[in-house]
Amino acid sequence: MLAPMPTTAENEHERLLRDASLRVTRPRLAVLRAVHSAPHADTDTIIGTVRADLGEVSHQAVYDVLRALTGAGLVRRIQPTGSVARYEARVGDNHHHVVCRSCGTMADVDCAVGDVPCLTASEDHGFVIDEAEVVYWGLCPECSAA
Amino acid sequence: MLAPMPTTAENEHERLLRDASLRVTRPRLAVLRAVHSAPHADTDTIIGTVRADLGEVSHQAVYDVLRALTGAGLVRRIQPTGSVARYEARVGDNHHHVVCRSCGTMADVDCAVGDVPCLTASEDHGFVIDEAEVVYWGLCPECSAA
DNA sequence: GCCTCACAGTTGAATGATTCAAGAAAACTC
DNA sequence: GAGTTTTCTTGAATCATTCAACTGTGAGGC
Repeated sequence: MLAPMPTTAENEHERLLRDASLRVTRPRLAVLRAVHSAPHADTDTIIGTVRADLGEVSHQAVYDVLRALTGAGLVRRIQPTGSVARYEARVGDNHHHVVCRSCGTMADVDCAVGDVPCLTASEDHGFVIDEAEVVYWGLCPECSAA
Repeated sequence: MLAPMPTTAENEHERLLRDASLRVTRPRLAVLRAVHSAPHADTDTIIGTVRADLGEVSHQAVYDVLRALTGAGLVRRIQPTGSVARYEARVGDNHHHVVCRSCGTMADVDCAVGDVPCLTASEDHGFVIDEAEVVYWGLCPECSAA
């Protein structure tokens, strides 16, 4: 019996893993799918999605995979104050986030300055800066209406 | 026997508390002193400082005080990804932080844009934004030398 | 100055995200 | 296909933070 033909996205995910020198495993592919399909999901949600997809998978495996993918730069970890860790697959474009103070909803915001910059602090105290992370805080449309 | 003459800072702290409708207590004054004297200290460090100052004080009291002071806007809570909560007394001037990826050291950075702005996201998705939090990530002088 | 009582602090246990550790299973290499 | 290394499973531990119930005290009114 032939294996089902992988989808284009599946091949793409597999390639991403191989390019990062990471072994291609079912849990890793499932986590990539989950993060791509639901940006800004927290670990618990991702665990749920992966289990709906593959059946039982240990939470430890998901934690390990997320750490490996984050280390390889395939996903980005976000953790606004007061929130648990969340992950997104949109990487490398220096975008930022708006977070609702009331319900925690997040949305992407392109960098107002451009794709690379934001790196110029007014006084860097001798630090070698490689990233500027911006979080806009406020209320989402629903919460500000209420 | 006369009570020792309070210092100017002490009077100032007392006034801050009263203005915020918070009762003036020894733990609260000690926490204010601690946060003023060591900016960016984490809760555990603050507990240590407060105890060195007053003798035994419950950690719960310090947590409660920090929450009350944060709620009143007398201190600001900072929590960069991967760090425990830290507190600082410099509030209301919209300044930002540089954090060392290696040792976690933090330094203040004045807002490059000015005192108020930073609030203009390129596309706000309908969010009502009231704060822009910027964290610059990099290496401090010591760690980048090594 | 003393009373009162709501607000603060103490004590001790619970929570929950994340991590550690040791053994079993699966991927890649040859 | 066998060997080696990485990854996954299982189960327990960590640790910052919070909850809850009781006791103590600051601040306004008598």
